[in-house]
Amino acid sequence: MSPARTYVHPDREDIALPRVLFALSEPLRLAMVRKLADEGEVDSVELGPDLPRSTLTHHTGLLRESGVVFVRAQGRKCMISLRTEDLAARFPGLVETVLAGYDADDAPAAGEDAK
Amino acid sequence: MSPARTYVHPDREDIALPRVLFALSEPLRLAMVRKLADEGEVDSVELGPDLPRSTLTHHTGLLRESGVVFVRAQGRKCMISLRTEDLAARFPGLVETVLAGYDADDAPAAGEDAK
DNA sequence: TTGATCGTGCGACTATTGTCGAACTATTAT
DNA sequence: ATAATAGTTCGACAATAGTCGCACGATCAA
Repeated sequence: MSPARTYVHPDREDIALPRVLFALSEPLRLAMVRKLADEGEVDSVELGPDLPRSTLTHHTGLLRESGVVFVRAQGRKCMISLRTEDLAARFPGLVETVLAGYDADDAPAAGEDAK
Repeated sequence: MSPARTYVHPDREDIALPRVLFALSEPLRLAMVRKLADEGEVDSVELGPDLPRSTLTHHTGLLRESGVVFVRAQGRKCMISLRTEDLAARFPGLVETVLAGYDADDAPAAGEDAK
């Protein structure tokens, strides 16, 4: 058999806060993480159906290298999942808090000035 | 009298999550926010005593424009404070969670492999 | 008023980032 | 084997970010 595609991931202890925050500071990537938190492991293409493949690879690679997601090859596709446990161990509550803020960001806070 | 220095700050509702995360993703700025959380309002120079002034202005300006800090002129100095209430209203727990992770990041978790 | 001090704005430079097409490799189906 | 498909890598490009010297305006002390 041929060497299947492999992916390098940082160890849990090596996940660094600034890099994680940077990864989450990009609207596209933040939306990806939102989807991953909602749906668990998904096919990479679901994270950006309209994006050029090379752009998608770029963002998933950045999320992987910063320790936010885990990537595994599945046939010719690749599956992406949040490193929920590692992130919770290292920065408890961070992802939850950020995603809560993400919702607040474009959810007009029902009954405030909602249209 | 002359027009005292004024600073533009985004309204609370206009504070955007990605910008906040980006502001916090820079180690220097993260350290600044850490100090602000600990000490309240401080003289800007305390946030980076060794930095060139123009570099310091750059970072405080970015923190201000992203809605993380409030800046006011005090004589010829300028005082910086965290916009704690605004941030808590918009992204509850975010700053606390991030700073908790910041501590975990360079505090070797006493008794682990601490030298 | 004069001079010292502090922050700001500008400009230059370098490094990083995001976007994307094109060529390449791996995997699957026929 | 051959063709089709999915992801990766590379290179180019524009945009953005970080650093810092320098000149300028504001502020305060004498």
